[in-house]
Amino acid sequence: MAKNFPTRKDNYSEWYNEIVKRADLAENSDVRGCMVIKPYGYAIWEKMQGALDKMFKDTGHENAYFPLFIPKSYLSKEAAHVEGFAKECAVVTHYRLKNSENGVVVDPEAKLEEELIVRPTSETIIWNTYKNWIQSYRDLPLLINQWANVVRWEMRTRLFLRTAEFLWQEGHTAHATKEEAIEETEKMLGVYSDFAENWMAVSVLKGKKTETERFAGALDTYCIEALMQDGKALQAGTSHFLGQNFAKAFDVTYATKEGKNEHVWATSWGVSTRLMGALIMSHSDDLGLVLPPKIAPTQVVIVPIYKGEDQLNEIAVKANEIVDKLRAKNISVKFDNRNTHKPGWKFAEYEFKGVPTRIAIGPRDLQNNTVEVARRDELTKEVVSIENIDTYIENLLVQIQENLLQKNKNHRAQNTHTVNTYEEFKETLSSKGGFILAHWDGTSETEEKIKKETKATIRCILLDESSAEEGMCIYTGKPSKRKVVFAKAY
RNA sequence: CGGGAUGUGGCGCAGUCCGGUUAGCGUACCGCUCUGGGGGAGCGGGGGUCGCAAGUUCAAAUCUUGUCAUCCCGACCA
Repeated sequence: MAKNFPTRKDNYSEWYNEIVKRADLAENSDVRGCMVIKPYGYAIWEKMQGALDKMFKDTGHENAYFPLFIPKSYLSKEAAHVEGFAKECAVVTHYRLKNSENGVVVDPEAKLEEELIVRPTSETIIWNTYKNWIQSYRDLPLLINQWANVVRWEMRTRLFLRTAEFLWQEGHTAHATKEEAIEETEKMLGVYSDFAENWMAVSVLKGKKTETERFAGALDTYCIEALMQDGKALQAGTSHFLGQNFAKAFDVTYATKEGKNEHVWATSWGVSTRLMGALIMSHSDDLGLVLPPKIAPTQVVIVPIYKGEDQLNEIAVKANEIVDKLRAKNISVKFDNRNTHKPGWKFAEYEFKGVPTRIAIGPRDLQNNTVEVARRDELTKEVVSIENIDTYIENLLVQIQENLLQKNKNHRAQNTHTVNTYEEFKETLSSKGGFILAHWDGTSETEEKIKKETKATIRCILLDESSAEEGMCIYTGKPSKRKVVFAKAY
């Protein structure tokens, strides 16, 4: 057991906070609700960005960058949109400071004619721009993504899961037809789902949001939902079919082949640094972070065990040979030859940080031409010959990646329950948690009542047709065409 | 915005009720020696406007008043 480290069972949220801090991922800043992402945490985010960015480009998207500030009047052009975000906007009212007896103060002379909103999302500024970019069907589809920070003035924040400022990507596309826009929305949901499974080793549900959970301004919001180890759901990504709402609000039209003017169809989709939270809570254990190899900044760490400088030098020769062999196979490896920390300290440290594999080399290994290989996911150790260490590690990393995904799938399967009555629903929710499949009559009123009484929300209506079957709503007894997924959520 | 709590070396805390030596402990930090296959040990060392302001007093971390900040629980949320 790790020193002074809370367990998941004893205090799940404290366990999460401690992992974030002690694995050096992020810390709270002096700015309320805002975090500092530390180098190790940022390196993981960069791995995610790299994989996602490639997937976006492979599906025909290009990156661009739009302003941080949005004129206040833009936000109010789409009614549902402004209503959704109005309560959590940071507003810039002045553009200058001046000195006074009490230090620097806002210069009242420097008031902005029109206030600027710090973007909570960029639909409005982007659609205002697209208006000028789109004239003809020849300009469509327009497939743009931007990597940016956004600000949503949250009351209660938690590192990575909910912060006032966060990093994300937002894709914004314009299409000639409704069908094409819906196809894009679904395609990008697929990209997110693939990324979650194949890179993060997190198995997700794909579904649609109910009307109440829908993005402000969207006709349909699609989502991927992951299940955390405490049985709570986490929305890990969203993809919206925006219909013609923004095209109409910003008057974005195109000339068809026939010469008619029509409004374009829109989508937007995003994932954020919240993925870091999903990653942490999916795989980590009571010894700290556990990272899937494909997302780990360092996949292998080599720790020397030695007495005196001579022995370290001898070990370093072997270690550097291994480093070269692994790098040749594109495996990221770090040889930690610092003399300022003991081997045992290093073992614990890299375990905290979730490095997937560790190689230890000591005097015994030098004699036998072996190394000790430890894997983080299963906490097992094995002595292996140094000869084919590169292929051994290469295979091991693949195994670890697969093992983590399999464990995550098992966890989700074991914590997904089907219920037929409201009593059963409440009982399952309080005793087991997890995803709960149940019939629902399709009304916001029922959804709201269940939420008030149990704190569980409808996470999504599954795209997968297996949940489509006639039944009765667990709350009202009214007819239902399909089961939906309920859970308590982050 | 409602309810509860807390501000004391970098971090975590004790001391406050009942005012009185040089403000203490753990950890982290610096140095030296021994160590080194799972968070090592000994010795030595540095670091504090006790959140801020005013007041009571011979004397305030401790009492009074004000003020600021943060955290937790509710309503809202990627």
